[in-house]
Amino acid sequence: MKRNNTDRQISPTNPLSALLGYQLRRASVAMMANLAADLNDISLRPSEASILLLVQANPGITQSMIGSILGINRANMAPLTALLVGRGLIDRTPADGRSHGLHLTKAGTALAKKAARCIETLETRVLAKMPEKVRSTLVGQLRAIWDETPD
Amino acid sequence: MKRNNTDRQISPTNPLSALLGYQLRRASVAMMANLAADLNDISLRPSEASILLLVQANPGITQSMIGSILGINRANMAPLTALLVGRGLIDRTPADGRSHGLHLTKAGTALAKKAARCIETLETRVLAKMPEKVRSTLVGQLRAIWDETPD
DNA sequence: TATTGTTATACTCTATAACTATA
DNA sequence: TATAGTTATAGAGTATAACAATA
Repeated sequence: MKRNNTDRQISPTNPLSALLGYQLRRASVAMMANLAADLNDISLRPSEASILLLVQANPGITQSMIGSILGINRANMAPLTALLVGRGLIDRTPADGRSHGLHLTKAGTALAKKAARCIETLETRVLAKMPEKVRSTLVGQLRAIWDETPD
Repeated sequence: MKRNNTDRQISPTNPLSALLGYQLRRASVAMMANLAADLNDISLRPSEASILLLVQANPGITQSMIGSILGINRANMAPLTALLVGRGLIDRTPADGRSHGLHLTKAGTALAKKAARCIETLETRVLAKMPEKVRSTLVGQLRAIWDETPD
């Protein structure tokens, strides 16, 4: 098909930019990239930091329970947990013979505190970009998108 | 360390649930999973559908430009574009010897229309979960998180 | 029978480096 | 020198299936 050069785009338009799904994804990716970079300084990935914070808030919790809360499946929790145990950040105490209760070690507690500080700093920085009124309702609106039973 | 069973969690708490970054990620993942399932019926993945819509809105746009708009790098655009060309959804017309202008074929136009309908249906369904006032401002607030220069 | 944890495996997405052809 | 496109490759993240041990 013959084309002239009148359709060469100088300033392209993005038809996706008005879409909630698109903006959610871009915002999420951007924030995760920032978080990953910050957590990298303490040798943690976002998923590892999440697990530490969850164990800290729920001493004795099992791998499966963590997975079901965070949306990480059982098979993928195994190597993640093993790594954190291997680094001396969490330990396992037998619970019922087939499962273990997880607890933070002293080193794990210290690192969880640093991770929490990373996360809070980022949260504050991003939330500062929006007006107070939005700040207080945004998190709840996002939760409504994926979870009908808020906790 | 000796443990009793008083720390066995019956109803675990999630310390991440108040975090913007966490809720953004969960909402984004959930919405993308829904979109992927819907688009699967017309044999498109979200990235492929995005490219079709971008080419439709910007006839003659190049791969590199699409990549820079969508945040997909050059190397990964190559096989994506090749696949869509191979399926007869877009065609390339020489632009300047090293780049090609992309255009939707007739089949591509038809499929882009179906994809747009998938996306709009999902958007409507999700937006229905929130009050009118939030609906009108949410997208702009999300854009502010990752992009300082809205278009 | 169902659940917990594990291993193996595969698929997608993403990132970098190196190369060519052209500007 | 810089840019557009390509190829190869490596690293995450995620998904399923199958198995052992235990409930």
